[in-house]
Order: sequence, then structure tokens, then C-alpha cells
Amino acid sequence: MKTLRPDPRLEFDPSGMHEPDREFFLRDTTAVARELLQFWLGRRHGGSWYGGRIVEVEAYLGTADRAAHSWNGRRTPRVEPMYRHGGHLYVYFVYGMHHCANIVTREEGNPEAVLLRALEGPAGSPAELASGPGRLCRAMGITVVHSGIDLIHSSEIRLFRESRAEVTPAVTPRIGIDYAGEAKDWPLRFFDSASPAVSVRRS
DNA sequence: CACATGATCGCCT
DNA sequence: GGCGATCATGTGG
Repeated sequence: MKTLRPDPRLEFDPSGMHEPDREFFLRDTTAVARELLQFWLGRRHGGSWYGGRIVEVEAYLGTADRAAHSWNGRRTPRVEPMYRHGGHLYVYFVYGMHHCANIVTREEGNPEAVLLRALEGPAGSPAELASGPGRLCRAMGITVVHSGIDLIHSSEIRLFRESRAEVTPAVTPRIGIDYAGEAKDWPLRFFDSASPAVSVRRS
């Protein structure tokens, strides 16, 4: 399992941006999901930072959410990071070829998380580069080797708050979870409708 | 051990 | 809109 290089077109300078503290992640998951639209996801590689602004996310609400990997209390080695306290990364491999990255929320033992579905890269980068959860991970070079890392303490992957007006997100049901019973209609997908990098236009 | 399936994407019609 | 790729993971025997 090798560590992949982030796409060079995502290089940016986070100096001057400030990082969230632990408390930010220990709150209501839908609130964290909405507010993540003000942050950049960054990855340090070879002395530079690469990443983009988070423009599309989905909240996954733990043991009561049939669409969540932690539904019904499922606790296996893969899902274990979801049970840690907020601020950790949970990455899984799906469809035999894609990775998906989530930011864990809530306190220890409450397995909720926010799926990162799209980033808008620095000016000049293609809108589709990190549009969609699989392409986001590919562009950032994020794989399961990063699952379980703590985004707060000296991680190579961090979040940076951008100074901009707060985004009022569009809200829809989540993508690709038709099997999830009543949960499939829950309004837990949030995106910046002004961004060209959003993966699925709907509503 | 065997097998069914998915928090996706890209290509086809 | 449909479908195939491709395999780790979870479940059940």
C-alpha cells in the first residue's frame, strides 16, 4: 500500500489561515457538516501544501442511520475510526477502485461522521479534479493508509478556515444510498451551490 | 470457506 | 438513463 502524491495543481499556501480546535468537531454532526463548507482540506507533501475548499459534504448519523457504516452498532476494524472522538479521519475503499474520506464528529463512542464529496481547488485548477468523493481522494492522494489519523495534532492532513462570508448551503438527500430505507430521504447533503466543483447538481 | 454487495466513476446509448 | 469494472469487507455456514 503506497502513499500517493497529491495532484500538483492543488498546491496552495495555508499561511494566514487558522485551524479549528478539537471542540469544533465534538458538536452536532449536521452543524459541523454545514460549517465545513468554510474550510480547506490540506495535505502536506514534500514541504508544500495541497488541497481545496470543501464545497460538498454529507452527514452520517451513527447507529440510527441505516446509510452509515456504523448503523446498528456495527463495529469492525474498518469502521473503528468512526468511534473515536471528533477530529479523526475515516477512509474506506469501495467498488473495488475508489476511496472515500470522512471527518469524524461527536465524542468518543458516538460513531458519526461527515463524508467529503467535493473540493474546489485553487484558482486555475479544473473544477472536476476533486469533484466527487472518489476523485477527491485520488486528487489528494488519500487512501486507507490515512484512515484513523488525527487531523488536529501534527498530521500531514489538516483543515484551514478560509476568511470568507459564511456559505448558506443547499440541502438535499444523500447520494447513492437508495438501500437505506427511511434514511435515504433525510436532508443531510450540504453543498455550496455557487461552486462549479459540486459533483451532482440536484434541486 | 464462499459469496453478495457497495457513501463511485467513466463510458455508452 | 444504464451498466461494467473490480475487490475489501461483512456476513453466514
